[in-house]
Amino acid sequence: MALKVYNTLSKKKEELVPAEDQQVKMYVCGPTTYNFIHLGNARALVVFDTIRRYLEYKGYRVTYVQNFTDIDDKIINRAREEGTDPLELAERYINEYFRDADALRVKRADIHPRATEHIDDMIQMVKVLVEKGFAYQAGGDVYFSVRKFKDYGKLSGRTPEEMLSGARVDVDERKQDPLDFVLWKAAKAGEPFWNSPWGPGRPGWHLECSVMSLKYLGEGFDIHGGGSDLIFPHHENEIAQSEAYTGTVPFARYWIHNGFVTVDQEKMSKSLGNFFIVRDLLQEWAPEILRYFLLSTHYRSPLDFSPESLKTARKGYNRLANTLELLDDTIGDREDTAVGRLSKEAEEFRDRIAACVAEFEEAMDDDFNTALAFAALYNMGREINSFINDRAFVPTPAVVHVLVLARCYYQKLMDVLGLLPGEKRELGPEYKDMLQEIIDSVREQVQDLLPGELPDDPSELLDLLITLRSEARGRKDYQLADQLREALKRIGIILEDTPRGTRWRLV
RNA sequence: GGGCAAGUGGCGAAGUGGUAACGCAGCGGACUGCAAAUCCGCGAUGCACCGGUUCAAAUCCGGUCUUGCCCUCCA
Repeated sequence: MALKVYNTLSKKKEELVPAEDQQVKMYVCGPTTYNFIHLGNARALVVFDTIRRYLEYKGYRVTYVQNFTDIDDKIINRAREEGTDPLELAERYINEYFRDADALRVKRADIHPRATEHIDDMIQMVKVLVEKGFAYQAGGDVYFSVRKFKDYGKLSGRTPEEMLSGARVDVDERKQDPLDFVLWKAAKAGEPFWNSPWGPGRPGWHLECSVMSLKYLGEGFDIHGGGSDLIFPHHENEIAQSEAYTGTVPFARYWIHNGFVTVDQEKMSKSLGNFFIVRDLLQEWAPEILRYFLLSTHYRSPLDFSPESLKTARKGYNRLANTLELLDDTIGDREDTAVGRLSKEAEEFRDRIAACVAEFEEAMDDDFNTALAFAALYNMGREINSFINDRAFVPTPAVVHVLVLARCYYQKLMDVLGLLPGEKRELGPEYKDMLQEIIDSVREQVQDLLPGELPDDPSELLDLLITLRSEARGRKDYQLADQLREALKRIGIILEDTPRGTRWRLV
């Protein structure tokens, strides 16, 4: 099945054909590290992480590079406010970045290059651009001459004339043309600097991505990604300076851009101040839920954030995760191999599972349509739930074998979206006292059923409670049974009675 | 002013030529002592509006309205 991706460069969906067979090289613009990431930043991370996961699922070997902009005006300003060293500040927020990204199950890139570690390479590129006549020095600055690059505007779909008509470009007398952008910036007093042929200074923002992507992925690499606010000027400028430098067209073959997270239909951004910090959201919401939310809409569409939307996401996600639990509860540790004949029902079930997998892949093949992929997962979950909960269900070895296969598929697909539940939450020791209290509260009614001494282990305590309640239900003492269920619910343990016994789970 | 998207049931969201996935909420039913979970069924006669093309349009074309984004640091 052919994988199609929307290429900003051509404004069309195109079949993804990597330069090298079975190998995809991708570069994604990473954060400027001057504070914590917000949900908008997280969207880009999760979207491109999911793209990467799906490519790997399809059997591609993916080389994934994501940079850190660890020197720039915002970092310098922030450091000045805090009275700290800019490079230390950047280092600190790189670490904070990893805490959030790891929590969100964003796989680490193969290479996380930093701008400050590639200053020499950047100086080298500027030198060549000056030699080739694409750049000029003005004081201690060096600018790229946009008019010299005839393809300028091909990514953003605008001509230099159109850009000028908006007249919001800053006028700087050192520039020969208002559209020119800075490659090398002279240092002002007190700013961090590196020595260069043009005097002490630091690189312009666009330069690092060109240098580092070319260095680690080579000319004409496959995918370059980022948020759509990077199309202009960042990526446009990257293309200009890179293609001018190497003479190779294209600099990158597929350009992929994600849409924004909005709040009340307005773009979430640091400058507007309407942003939600990932670190804060993780206090209240499981990372899977944030991921589910971020992937519930196609990556190019706007995604409106509200606490209510996360509640909906949680419900939807719980349903998907519940199927996984049902599978685990049903299969347990059994690893039955295919022995015995399958019933017609089981055969049909197996075929329908396969159809759902195909449905999922078809969705993802169509420009990573995660919203449609979710539909496939829900259909698959429904098949599994129905099959197991059917009255006629009998877990023969052959049937369990089919379920093991179904679980394998289901887990794989959930994992592509990064939605596999984290470590199943265990009953920690903190539950011991609470569980013992519940037992004590009904001690009189169940005295003869209790062992001489209560166990210390919380799960043994819970098992005991469930046994006591089953006993009560057997006696039709529903008042006691409900009392126990309510008490457990208050400490966050949900009981569910099924034909095959009582299940419990943590809220 | 220029460039680019989008407008689908109560809400979210797929669908780009053959008559509307999926999720949340709601209603009815099954199961259950009850609950939860799960399953089944119901719900847009219509896809911003007006024209047009076509045997056939949410889907193509033209126009109108509305919203958002980019043109400035920004995922």
